[in-house]
Amino acid sequence: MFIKIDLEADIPIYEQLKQEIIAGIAKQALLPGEKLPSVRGLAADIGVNLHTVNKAYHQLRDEGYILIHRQRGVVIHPDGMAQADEAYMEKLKESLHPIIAASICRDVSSEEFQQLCASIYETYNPRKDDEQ
Amino acid sequence: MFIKIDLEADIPIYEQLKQEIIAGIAKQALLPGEKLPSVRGLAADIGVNLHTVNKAYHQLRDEGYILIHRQRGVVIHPDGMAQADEAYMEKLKESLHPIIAASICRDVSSEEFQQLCASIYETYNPRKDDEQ
Amino acid sequence: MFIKIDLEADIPIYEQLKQEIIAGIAKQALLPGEKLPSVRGLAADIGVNLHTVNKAYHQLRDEGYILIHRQRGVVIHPDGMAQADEAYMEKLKESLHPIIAASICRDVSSEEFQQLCASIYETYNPRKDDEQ
Amino acid sequence: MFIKIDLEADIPIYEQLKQEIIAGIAKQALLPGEKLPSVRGLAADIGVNLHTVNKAYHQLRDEGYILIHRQRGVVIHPDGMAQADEAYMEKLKESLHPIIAASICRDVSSEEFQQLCASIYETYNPRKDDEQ
DNA sequence: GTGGTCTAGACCACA
DNA sequence: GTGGTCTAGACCACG
Repeated sequence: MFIKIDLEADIPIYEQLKQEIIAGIAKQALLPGEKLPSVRGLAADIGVNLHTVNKAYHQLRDEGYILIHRQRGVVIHPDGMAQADEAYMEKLKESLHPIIAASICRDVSSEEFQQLCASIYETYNPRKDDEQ
Repeated sequence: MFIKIDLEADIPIYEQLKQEIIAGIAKQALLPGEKLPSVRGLAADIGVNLHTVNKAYHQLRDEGYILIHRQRGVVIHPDGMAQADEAYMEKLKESLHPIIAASICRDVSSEEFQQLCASIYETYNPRKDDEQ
Repeated sequence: MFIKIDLEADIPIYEQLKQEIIAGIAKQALLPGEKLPSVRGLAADIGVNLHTVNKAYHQLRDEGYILIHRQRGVVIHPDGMAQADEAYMEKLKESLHPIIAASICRDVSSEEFQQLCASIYETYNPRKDDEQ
Repeated sequence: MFIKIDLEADIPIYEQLKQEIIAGIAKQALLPGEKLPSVRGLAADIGVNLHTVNKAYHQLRDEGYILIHRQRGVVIHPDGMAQADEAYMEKLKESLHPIIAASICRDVSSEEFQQLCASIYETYNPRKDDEQ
């Protein structure tokens, strides 16, 4: 696993964990059905309390990213995520609004902004041959 | 002022306040040099604690959006904002990363995402000369 | 508050807490908008850890029973609950199935069962004049 | 046997097993005296641990649903179940209470609830002589 | 060995 | 003073 946590950041550890795992899924480093480390294992790995990992896992489960399986432990949701529904798009919009407003205040043009987004999208493109 | 606060949201009130003011600046409803309500006045208006408004104003000042004069009160920064520097772009990127990763997991394409951004940009376009 | 917890029961404390509060709402002992005790207050009251109360409150929030309000603390959801949707009815059915199957094995007739349900429904009828 | 286990559900597997067998008895797909698969056989069939099947069988025995003979293996209790006694009715009531309270909060009327129960009862009615 | 629950006690952000 | 986060350590249910 490639999980890196910044214990000093002002973003909660469990939130960072969630983001790292979501990023892993987005760039297909974590594939549907793949097993994630156990709560205790991951907690020990990154040096945090097991409750912190537990909270991240549970929220990921509630949001549909993973399954907590009785036998196989914690796995990436085998069916992939549900597609974006209206509720999600609304939430997305809500979260982009303040970011875009601040960018406008700093004279970031719509084109610059979109180009930035495009370049970030590229980051997650798994381009099957870029490892090795 | 058109400030609407959602006391039930899980975003801190001072943060919502900041976002509302930044949004006002972005859509040029608040122009450089324009006077903002006093801490006390605004706090009374929207029914929140003095400290909360104070915190929002001070952070806005620290980020260059407003000036706090002992006598003239609080005004939108008369020179406009500094343009986006590298540090800002970096921060922007950081904040977009998790949003985009989650969107990819839900099959939102780069094009859809950019179109959403464009439509939000439109929201802030004041071309209608609707104030004054 | 009329919350009674059985620390010996094999049903988790946080679950009992949830049920007690839901029962309170059902019998209108807790009205929309009404304030619930603080996490720490309630925990001290019933002699459990604050995390246990916290978990109950959060799940109740996620299920729409309560709001965790920045200023007013924890309150019963002021708009009342959403009505039962299809998903809820499905879940209801799922939970009744094993109960009814076991009852059939013990020769409890459909009529007896329904009468039992009716009598439980009565229990929650707030019959506005039965207190005082 | 028609036993279906959902390994991703949050109900323990042994509990699901019990429910499936009880449901089978209720709809008379399993008749008094009928032989059930051996612990090993069933465990292999549905791909779970021996202990899990064992636990389910032993609890079913303790509750009077089945008999476990050292030689003849596991059979549905040949005399049928004991009828519901007061203790059972009390337990039944206990288990219905939280379900009904939650339903009231969602505006499910007593009539709707009873109708749902009736329709579930129908599900278990074997009147179609479909076995044998 | 896995996750689920609970406790005790701490620090911080928010209002 | 409120809830939010985190830690450390414990016991239990499950498989």
